[in-house]
Amino acid sequence: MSNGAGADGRSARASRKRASRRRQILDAARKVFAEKGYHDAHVSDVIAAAGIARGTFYLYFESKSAVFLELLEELLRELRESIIGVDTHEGAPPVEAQLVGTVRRLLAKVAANRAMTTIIVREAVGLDDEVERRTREFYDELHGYIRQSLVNGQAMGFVRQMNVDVAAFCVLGTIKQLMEQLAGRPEDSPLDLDVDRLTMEVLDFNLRGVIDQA
Amino acid sequence: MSNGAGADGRSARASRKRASRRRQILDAARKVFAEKGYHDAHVSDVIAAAGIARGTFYLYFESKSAVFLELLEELLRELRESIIGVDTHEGAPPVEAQLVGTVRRLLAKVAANRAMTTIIVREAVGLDDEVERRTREFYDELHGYIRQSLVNGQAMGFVRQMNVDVAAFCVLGTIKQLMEQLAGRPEDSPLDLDVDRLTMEVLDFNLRGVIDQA
Amino acid sequence: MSNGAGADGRSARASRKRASRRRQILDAARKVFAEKGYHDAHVSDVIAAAGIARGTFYLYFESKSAVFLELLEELLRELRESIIGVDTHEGAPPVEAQLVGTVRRLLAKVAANRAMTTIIVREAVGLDDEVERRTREFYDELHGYIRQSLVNGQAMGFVRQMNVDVAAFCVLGTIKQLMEQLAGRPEDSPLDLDVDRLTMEVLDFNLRGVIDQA
Amino acid sequence: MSNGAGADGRSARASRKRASRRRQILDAARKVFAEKGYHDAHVSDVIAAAGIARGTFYLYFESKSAVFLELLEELLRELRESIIGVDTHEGAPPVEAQLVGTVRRLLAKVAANRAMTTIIVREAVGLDDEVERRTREFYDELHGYIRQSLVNGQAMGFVRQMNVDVAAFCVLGTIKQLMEQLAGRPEDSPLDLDVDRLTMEVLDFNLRGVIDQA
DNA sequence: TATGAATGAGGGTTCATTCAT
DNA sequence: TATGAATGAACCCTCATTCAT
Repeated sequence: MSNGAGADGRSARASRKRASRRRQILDAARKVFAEKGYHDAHVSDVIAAAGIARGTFYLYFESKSAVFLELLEELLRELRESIIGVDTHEGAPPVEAQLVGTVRRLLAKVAANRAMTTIIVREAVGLDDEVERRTREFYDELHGYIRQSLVNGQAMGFVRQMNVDVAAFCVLGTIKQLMEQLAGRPEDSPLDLDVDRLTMEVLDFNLRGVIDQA
Repeated sequence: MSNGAGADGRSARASRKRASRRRQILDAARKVFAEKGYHDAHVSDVIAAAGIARGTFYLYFESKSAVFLELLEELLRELRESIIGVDTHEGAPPVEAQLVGTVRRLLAKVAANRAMTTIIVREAVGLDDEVERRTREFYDELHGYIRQSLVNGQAMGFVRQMNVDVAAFCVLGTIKQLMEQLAGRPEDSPLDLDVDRLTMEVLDFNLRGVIDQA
Repeated sequence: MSNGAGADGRSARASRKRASRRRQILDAARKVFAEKGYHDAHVSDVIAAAGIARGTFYLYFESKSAVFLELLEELLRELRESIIGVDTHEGAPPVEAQLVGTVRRLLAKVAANRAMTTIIVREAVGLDDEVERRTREFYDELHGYIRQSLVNGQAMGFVRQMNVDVAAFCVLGTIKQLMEQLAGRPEDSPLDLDVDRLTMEVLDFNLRGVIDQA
Repeated sequence: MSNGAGADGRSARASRKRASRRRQILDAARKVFAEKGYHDAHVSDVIAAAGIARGTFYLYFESKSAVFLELLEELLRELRESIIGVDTHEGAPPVEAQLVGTVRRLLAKVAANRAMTTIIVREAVGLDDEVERRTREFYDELHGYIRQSLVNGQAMGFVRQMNVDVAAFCVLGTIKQLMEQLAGRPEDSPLDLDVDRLTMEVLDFNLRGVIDQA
């Protein structure tokens, strides 16, 4: 019993400890990556920030790019959660309100995760191949989501005739650009708006160029 | 005189040779940078691609980042040339036609310079400080140009009331995104349009969200 | 407590190991520098002599010139310790005996540190700026010490009238020359004397040209 | 005739031209070596100073160290000419006057060739092996000359009993040190004497420690 | 003879990763 | 698990020398 229970207790405790150690490293790494960018962030910086020894780092992560990949996936998971497909069933909230919600959630997440966003928005290439793949994947999804929304809109008569691929890229572009502005240091940007205001503006911009103008 | 002419001839020839060597290295470097990205592109790769010796490289360029900077400036110069402010004098071509011209020229330049564009669009951060500065400068100019066009449009009654800063970033975002699509390898993109078609679509997208809708 | 003691013990041991590694590298470097001179001594030679990896060297020293600077300072510290100002208080040992002591200590240190002495005596220029500065400083001090001794001697009536600056340089010259002879490989020098004998001879040479000859 | 005379004339003229080209390079090299020291003086500096092309340099000298060697030999030749053995025949000038002459000539040559002297006095080691050998040779000769003078002096009853090897090194040391002071930039030295004055002082210093004091 | 573009061996240094304790 | 000393491949750049013109 002491054996079994002890082992379980120990392993549960150990597992909790292990998880918190990982977090500690991930948080330190995020700070460092945000401040220096991927290439100028060295493992030395991360372990210094985390207050751990060099070897400990490799006990929890396979490599420098592995930590980065994990941070990236965390961010992408958060961003994905923000994106909710438009519900066109009867009784669902108005389409525009749903879009407002998605854009607002997305921009809010970005504003709350400036550090990492900076990197994926502006340094997504030239890193690890895997990192690049995942980032591309996310944007592809986002493009797909937008495109499908447009197609649905067309079916419902809201959206005018157009090349939906191009239009979807345009929408994607506006969102990425605002993500970049939000992620960058506020003092460097002429933009001085809260997320709500920004959401309205970008939606307005996109919709009035997209909906069928009677 | 024959002396002078001979000297001139020789130095002119030498100067031509020197210039063509520079070009050879620049072209090789562009290929390498495009293929591997800035950080994974090594001087060794460039000299291998150019078929020259290591020392020769440094005879023409001060450093790896110096070649890159030169390629960047070449590209930015080309792109800047595409951008022509709207002429609102009487007798000038219609505003929309002028915008079409600028966008078409810009996208055409991008299509003709895929390799480098990829890098400035997606890898603009974390490189050399100088490189980053120049790139940022260019986008700032572009944003300024767009913003001013919107303000002018408002004065002329074409453009609706809006936050012009946000709108300018949105327009910038659409252009950057299409630049990225054009720069990337065609087989990776769902986009299958020529520059003319693309120009019409992006302008349509942007204008109908920007002009005052009576 | 056992924890604290253990930690102390471990860090004390680690600290000792670290110190001994530094010594190992310093000793290897000294050998290499002595054999090849500063410019022909490469980091590769040092690590080969020390039996360590390339990176290990940079774990302990910032650069090639940093190791050299440390070796230089070690030597200069030793040499400085040899130099003790003459005590002219009543009851102090005879002046000549005190001078004998200083010269003997100095030459003994040189004889014990041939390798590095060779370098500072004969290669003091054209190395690192800092190295040059330190060496010059030391000789300036030595010159100042000698000069002051002469001035004191004049005040006490031992030393004849003369240009003390020139005389101090002459004394300095004799000492440097004998340092060079001692430092060089014995088989290359016609000098076959022990330090004691040399001390007597050089003092004799200098004094009889310096003291007031009634 | 035109052939023979022309060839002679041409070769004489060519030979003169060649010699003057060599001089031009040697003079430029001397300046550069003096200013930067051997290791920091690059062939690029020399050709820039001489106003010639890179290849031309190698048309006249085998290598960088070859120019240096030639400059060194020029200097040593000049210095050697200053050294005239003491004539002890009846009717010869007084011994002391002859020594005065040699020391004065030597120091005057040094003062006139500061640039190169600096290098051979302070950078004689760690250069080319050949350079080191020649320098050592010169000093050996000088030591031999001094030693022999002392032996002669002993035979004539002027010089006291002593270890002539050590004494000769001491004398050599005083001369080298004053050479160094003279060669260095005047503003860096506390010495403010002309060559004549310096000659008297150093001779005084050396003689009164060397001659038999009754 | 004169040129200067081209060469390439070799230098010092960095940093992600491993491993003995 | 935690440590941090050790590793070594790989990078950028220099510069004496060669060689085609």
